[in-house]
Amino acid sequence: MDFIIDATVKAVKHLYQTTITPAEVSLQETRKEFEGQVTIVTFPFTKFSRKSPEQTGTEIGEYLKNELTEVSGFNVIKGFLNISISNAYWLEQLYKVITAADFAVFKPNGKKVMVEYSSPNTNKPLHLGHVRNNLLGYSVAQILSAAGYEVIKTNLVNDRGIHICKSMLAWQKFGNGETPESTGEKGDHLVGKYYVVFDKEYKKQIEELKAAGQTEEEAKKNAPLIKEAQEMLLQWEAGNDAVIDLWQTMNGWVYEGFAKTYEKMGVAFDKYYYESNTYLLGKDIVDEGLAGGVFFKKADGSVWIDLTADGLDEKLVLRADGTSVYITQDMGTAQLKYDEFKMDESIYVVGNEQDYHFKVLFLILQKLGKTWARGLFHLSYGMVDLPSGKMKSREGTVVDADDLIAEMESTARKVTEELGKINDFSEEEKVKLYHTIGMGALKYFLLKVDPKKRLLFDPNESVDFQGHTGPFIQYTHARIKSVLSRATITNLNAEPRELAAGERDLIVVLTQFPEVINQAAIAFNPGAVANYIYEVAKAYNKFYHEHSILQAEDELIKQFRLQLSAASARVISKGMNLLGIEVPERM
RNA sequence: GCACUUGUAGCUCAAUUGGAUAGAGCACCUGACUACGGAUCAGGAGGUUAGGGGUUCGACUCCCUUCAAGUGCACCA
Repeated sequence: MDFIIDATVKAVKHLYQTTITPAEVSLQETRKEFEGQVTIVTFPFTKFSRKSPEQTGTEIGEYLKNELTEVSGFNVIKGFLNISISNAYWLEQLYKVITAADFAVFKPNGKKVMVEYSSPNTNKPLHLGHVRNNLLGYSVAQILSAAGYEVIKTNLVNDRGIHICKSMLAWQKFGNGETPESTGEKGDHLVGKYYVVFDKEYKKQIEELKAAGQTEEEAKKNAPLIKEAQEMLLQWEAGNDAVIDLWQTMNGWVYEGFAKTYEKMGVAFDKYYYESNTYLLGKDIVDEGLAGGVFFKKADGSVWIDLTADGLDEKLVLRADGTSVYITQDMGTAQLKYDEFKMDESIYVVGNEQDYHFKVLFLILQKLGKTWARGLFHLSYGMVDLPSGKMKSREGTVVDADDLIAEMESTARKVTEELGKINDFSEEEKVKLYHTIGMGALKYFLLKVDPKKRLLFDPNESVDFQGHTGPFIQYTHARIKSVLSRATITNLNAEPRELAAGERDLIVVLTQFPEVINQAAIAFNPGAVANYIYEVAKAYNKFYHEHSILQAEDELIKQFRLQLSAASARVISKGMNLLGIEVPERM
């Protein structure tokens, strides 16, 4: 629609002798209740025209109608100039743009972006919160890739630390040699079980010590289990063979389990980082900061940065004993990633409880003069809440990722069997379809919401399959495919004389796809894509009900509608792909 | 206490980044071609955009303030 904007700039110059920039022309979609497809807001021009908004709009409308063959008419309501674009223009859009092989395919923009997501701890299985993280990260990577970026998907695995030692210790003491093979339990779940066992036994000891007269605080410090776990961590750091062996075995179990869950979720990574390899990094950056005067040393030898001038606090970056803290490690990892990939941008998909941490991290790196720090971005997303409040692993109120996926599949099976449309499918095909539909429902449900908002998930109320949902969109796609399978497209440029409103509106929606991808990429927001595809599906279903395709009035119209249908199916399929959702041919 | 985020229909979410009478879905009510797939479509009802002030032609959107919810404020990660 740039040509409308350019012409409007000319109109203002011609009519009111004022030069404005294209950015000053506010163009929007015309609201459904009015005639036209695009609307120019003319209030701002009344300054130069010195006329009423209505008069200004009429004058510009007249100018556009005379100058542009594409403009077939206009109407003015208050400061809104609604412009009708000719059918010929929309048909041209359909045949020259939308059906072209390169529609919504962006040329490589020469920029490299890293998306870090998932980043699990290896002491427990993935839950609903991780699911949101994984789906967001994967979708954002897909969208950036579609927008022309070269994307590197990374996973920084938190595979070390006291929490890992807790699972290890509990297994050692209470595990009786259980393995995934011996129990048939998924490795991550088995290890998670012992993390819970640790917590239970630890609490028992605390109670005993309290009964013996210690305060809560003392008891927490003195309980034999926690001391053993701390000792185990020291041994791990010292490279004790037995501890390292156990650590590798148990982490191996967890990785096997994670791999299955990742596969079911349909996410993948180009590069894994492990904290066991990166936790010592960052010390040279501390030296660098000290030399440059960005950091300072306190009397006890600890190293700090003063961020009070930026409205933040003083922040410790190295302990007095010379060991790293969390942020030291993150500084080092950021440097490592940049050295390895030289990316222009780097997105961290991490929950909003770490907002402050990332604010500080990015600020420190900027103060250190790292030019690449400007490209760092924390994609912060809201917590997933249950109706009962926050998920708490200790209280058993977490929604487990594997359970959730299984439930979605079984709901999909139930709904599909009731409708009985795919009774000729083999069992294998059915299982695949149930997975596609179940995940479609779940992914769409989680991704349509603005990432920064918290999300409410009610496990008792199964995710809907009707209305504004993934399956609705998948159904629309399957239905189009069904129609297409009953006819052949023979005429690639069938131009009907008339264009019904429903047909034109569908074309208008389809033309917006590239811009939607662009906006979603800028905002790192899959929700924009999700809501858009829903608009496409709705517009298609409306068109479908209003017009017969296979029994069209004549062959020319039939060919046109087939083309329009095929184009809609492609946009739906590509758009859903950006969300990591598959669309079936039949369902 | 301080900082950040959020607050829109009974519920779950939108609103082209300052534009028109704030839109969808679910739930509720009323209808639809003996079918190209009814997991659909058309319609009805449902709102003081948490409250109050301000900025301007115009505010869900920006500023101030009050309230509510969440998160953070470790020499944990």
